[in-house]
Amino acid sequence: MSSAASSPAPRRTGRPRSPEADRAILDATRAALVELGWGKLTMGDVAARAGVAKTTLYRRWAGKSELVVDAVAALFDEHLELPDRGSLQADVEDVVLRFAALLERPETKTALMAVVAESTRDGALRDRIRSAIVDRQKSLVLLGRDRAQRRGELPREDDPAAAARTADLIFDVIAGAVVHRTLVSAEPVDPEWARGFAALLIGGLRGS
Amino acid sequence: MSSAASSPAPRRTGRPRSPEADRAILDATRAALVELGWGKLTMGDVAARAGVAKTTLYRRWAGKSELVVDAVAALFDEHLELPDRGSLQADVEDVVLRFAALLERPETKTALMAVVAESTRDGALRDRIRSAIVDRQKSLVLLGRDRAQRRGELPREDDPAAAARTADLIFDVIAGAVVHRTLVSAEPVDPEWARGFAALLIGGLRGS
Amino acid sequence: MSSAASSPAPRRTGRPRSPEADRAILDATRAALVELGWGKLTMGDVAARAGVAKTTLYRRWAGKSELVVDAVAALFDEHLELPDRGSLQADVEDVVLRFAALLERPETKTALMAVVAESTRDGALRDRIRSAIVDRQKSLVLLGRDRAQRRGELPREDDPAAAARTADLIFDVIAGAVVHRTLVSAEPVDPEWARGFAALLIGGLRGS
Amino acid sequence: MSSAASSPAPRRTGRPRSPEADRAILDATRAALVELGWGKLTMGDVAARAGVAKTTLYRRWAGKSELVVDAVAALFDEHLELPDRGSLQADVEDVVLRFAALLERPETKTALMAVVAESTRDGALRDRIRSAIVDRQKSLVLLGRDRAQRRGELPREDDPAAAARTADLIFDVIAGAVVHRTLVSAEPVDPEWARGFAALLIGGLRGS
DNA sequence: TGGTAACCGAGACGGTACGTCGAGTCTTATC
DNA sequence: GATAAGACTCGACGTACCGTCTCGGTTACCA
Repeated sequence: MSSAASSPAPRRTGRPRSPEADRAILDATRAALVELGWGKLTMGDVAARAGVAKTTLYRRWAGKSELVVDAVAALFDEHLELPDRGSLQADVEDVVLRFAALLERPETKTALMAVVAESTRDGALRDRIRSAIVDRQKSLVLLGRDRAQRRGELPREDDPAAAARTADLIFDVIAGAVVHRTLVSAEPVDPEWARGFAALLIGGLRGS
Repeated sequence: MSSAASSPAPRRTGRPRSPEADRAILDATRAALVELGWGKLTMGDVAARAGVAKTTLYRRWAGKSELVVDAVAALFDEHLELPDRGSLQADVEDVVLRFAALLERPETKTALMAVVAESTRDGALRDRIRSAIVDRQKSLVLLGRDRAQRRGELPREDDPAAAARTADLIFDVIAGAVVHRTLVSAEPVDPEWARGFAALLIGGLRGS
Repeated sequence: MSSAASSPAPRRTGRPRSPEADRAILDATRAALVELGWGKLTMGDVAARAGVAKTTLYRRWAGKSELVVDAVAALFDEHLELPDRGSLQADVEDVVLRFAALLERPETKTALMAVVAESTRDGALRDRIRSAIVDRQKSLVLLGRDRAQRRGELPREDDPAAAARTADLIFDVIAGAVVHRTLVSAEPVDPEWARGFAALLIGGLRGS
Repeated sequence: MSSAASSPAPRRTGRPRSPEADRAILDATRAALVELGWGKLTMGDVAARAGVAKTTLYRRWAGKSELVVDAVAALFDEHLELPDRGSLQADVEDVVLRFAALLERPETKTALMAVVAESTRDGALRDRIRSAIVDRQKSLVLLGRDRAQRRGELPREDDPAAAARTADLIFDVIAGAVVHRTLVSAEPVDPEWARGFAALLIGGLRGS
């Protein structure tokens, strides 16, 4: 998501910004993440890889965190969708495997926790992460819940506040479990694990 | 956890390392984490706060990550215990609130994700985190499971491999959900949320 | 002599180096030499005095020795000239007193021997000293000899190789005696000493 | 010359200092000078080469300069003598070549100018250099003068003050010229150069 | 013969400076 | 006004030595 996306005052005078530069910078950022990881990625190196001056880079992004969030967000844009697998169990397994596939990429593995860590001291960054990444994931969970309700696998919740609370809980459980398994326990999220996790979650949703 | 823990050959020649320095450094590290956060914490600043030369610090820890892991681990040592609350539901709520209380401290909030992010590129660091922090948390989860089995709230699993798999799953779910709620969603883990989460989890364990 | 002197390809792209920084650094170096002497002069201190970042300093000079040679050379540039005093004896006395006046300055006294000592292990540094300092002094000696030959006080030497050998010898004798008197014996080079030395030298030149 | 040479209160109690350590340290110092030069010689390295603790080294010498002066002085002790060559010209040539041979050794070449440079800011060091090195050289010059006077090659000077002034001048000229030729001009002092220099000097002494 | 005082090795200690690197800004000339 | 190039300030890095200190242990003299 380019930071200049919905600029309210679309500048008219002077040389326009090169859209190729935007693409080249984000590509270079992802490449640098793969090769170097978050810790050794530097703005100067990204600029050099993109064949762009540092000025050009700083004109678009305020710093490393913002740049990396946008670079990673593009991956989530591309890869997150949730085809209807026909059952809640299958849908949950699917979303878990999709989350995990993204988290196990070297670009995201090294970057996500780092920007989240930065965001504990930076509210603007937290908002950017939320709108660029987290909300996109969450919408998949909501979609899955709606489908399950339509199929009759889950009851409808009338109180919208309670419904939101439950959705938040489910999302934290799904996303949290996948992240923890992948990055902290450093174990693979394979179909077997996904099956066990989905069974646990759905059992809990039905039983409660 | 001192980096030189249980060295098999406790050197006896030369001036011994000052244990006061160890303590002062870890205290200073926690103080710096609170004031500055992970990103702005510097080795030089920690050394200055501890009234210690930088070399003294580097003689014991290879870098910021290792130092911070040990500094944070001390908190987990102190605060992680699990009194018997009489029921599985109460025990789960308790462990969730205890994890959350630790994660909501400013020292840990800013530090944990950062070192986990670093550890994605550094196996030794990952091992250190696991043995200093993660395993300590996990033992609480195992303790709770054993109690529940003794109470008859949970069935005993005969196959040890399956038992271990289930324990890992439960641990990733609990720890992951708390971490995600606290650091990504940035919402408080209050008794109400803990109740809802525990109900979901226990329902899943019974139903599956 | 600026380190970038007469660069054959004067780069034209990018921000040009600040000539004010050059001046400020050399001034600061001389001031630091006076206050601290060679031994306690540090690159960081010079940079701070000059109001310049350390990197700016290292971009221009490879180290303390190179910097100090250039800083001292500027003094030799300014102060070395040799007006015609009318006789060989007067010219020799004059050049001796001029050398001595430079060597007795606190900047040069502490610096010259130190860089010469360094140069025993560093050919590039030796060349830099030679071209920036020694050759400038030598030209004065050559000038005095030519004048004396024109006046008829000294015979002309036809063999150019022999002439060069003699000039080298005379230069080593003059410069060496002044340096040794000033820095090793630590005695002042006053007009009386200069008179005695000039008489000895000229007697030797005539007699041989 | 050990720094503890003529201690007025020769301590009687306690373990005496190891004389082997003294020797090993001075040998190690000279070896380090040859290999590393003054600039890269470190106290720790000398101690390690000598197989001695740093404490042992600092118990005997206050610092690098003092240590190196003593280490180099030992060479001057060993090698400076002046056999009677039968004529003033031959004696001067001989002393010049002897000085030069010492100065061209790698130990002294790198060390002498450096300690002289240090001594410009340190009177105690200057005195140590003078008594350990310079006076030893000077005595050779005085010896040569006395012989020449006994042979009738030079007139006797009745005024002792004037005699001292002349001796000082000659010494600065001889030592200075050799040092300058060797270390600044970086040209060899060979027999031919010595002959030319001696002729110049003696001519001056006779003519004046 | 047993103290004791100064020695010795090893190596940790508080410091200071090093030379490098990266961040983010600024200044050129060019497009 | 955007751009490439590169110099700029600033601050932290991790290392190397400095000279001091604190250990356990040794070695000569003196009581």
